Amino acid sequence: MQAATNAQLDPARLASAVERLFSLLRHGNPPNDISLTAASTLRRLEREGPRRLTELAAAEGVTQPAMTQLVQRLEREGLAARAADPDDGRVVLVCVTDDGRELLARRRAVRAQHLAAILGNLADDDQALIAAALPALEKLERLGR
Amino acid sequence: MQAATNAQLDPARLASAVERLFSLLRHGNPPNDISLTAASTLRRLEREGPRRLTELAAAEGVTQPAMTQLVQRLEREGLAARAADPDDGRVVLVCVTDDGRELLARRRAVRAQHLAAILGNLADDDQALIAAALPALEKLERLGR
DNA sequence: GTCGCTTCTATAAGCACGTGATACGAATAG
DNA sequence: CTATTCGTATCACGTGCTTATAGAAGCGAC
Repeated sequence: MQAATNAQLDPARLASAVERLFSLLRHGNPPNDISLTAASTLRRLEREGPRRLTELAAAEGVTQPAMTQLVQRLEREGLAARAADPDDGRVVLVCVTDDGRELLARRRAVRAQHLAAILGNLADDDQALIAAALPALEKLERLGR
Repeated sequence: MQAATNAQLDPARLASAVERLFSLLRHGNPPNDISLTAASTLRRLEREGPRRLTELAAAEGVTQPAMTQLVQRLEREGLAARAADPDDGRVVLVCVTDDGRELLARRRAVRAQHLAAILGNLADDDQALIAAALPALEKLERLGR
């Protein structure tokens, strides 16, 4: 038996912690926030550049009609834009607008500030433990894709 | 300056990690899962026992009509039940049923299994780092309430 | 008691957000 | 050119939230 590495990481406990921390972040959101899928899609467009509707739908785990409607709403609110693909007359290329980028930046700032306020009440050594685990959590996230 | 404890924990980075890990968990859910608020409400009822509608609405951060409707759906699906308060004829006491508890247990098992599968691909020392940070994350979660 | 105020829940109308089924033009294979 | 597939849009519908409002039950002043 390996004592140091076999650290008894309970998946259920981690899942519960992630779930509760997420709802903590979520309730700190501005009152009229965009939906989870809308935010995730905008983030993806910001990160990966213009993408087709079906591509976005598959990546976000929703149906194609759902993505069509989401993009319509995002377009109506000026957060995303559509362009025709010069090579294929069927496809619609979706991209994030400057307003969309600003919204994402503002959301991130609000969340970070909210979380920072809570972190301020956490002991320094606990913060250090979380900071030490953060790269591992990011690896975990990447493994899941 | 303290070198060891001042570990530069970036709130924005932690927020982003929590957000992405959550969506990882979420996409591993069964296809016809209950809503976030429904799950959170059932968990609360399981944890805290019977509660009034308005109390639940406030705790979950939704309006009272939303909670009324949510409880109606939960009741229709047999996951929650309503009882009159003998001391106050206005209030409705909501509680989770055995079916509701079973659903919660099943959800937890599915999530844990899903997360465990991903964790299996993570290096042991990274798992150990996360395990070491888990109590701190749980403290953080408690600070946010 | 009963009048008025507050508290707790329910209802109604409307929008956001998802689904499956289906329609339709553009691309493509034969 | 025709048939088929691909990418997107539309339709009908259900859920889950909102605000506004109704209505019943409790409670204090008188």
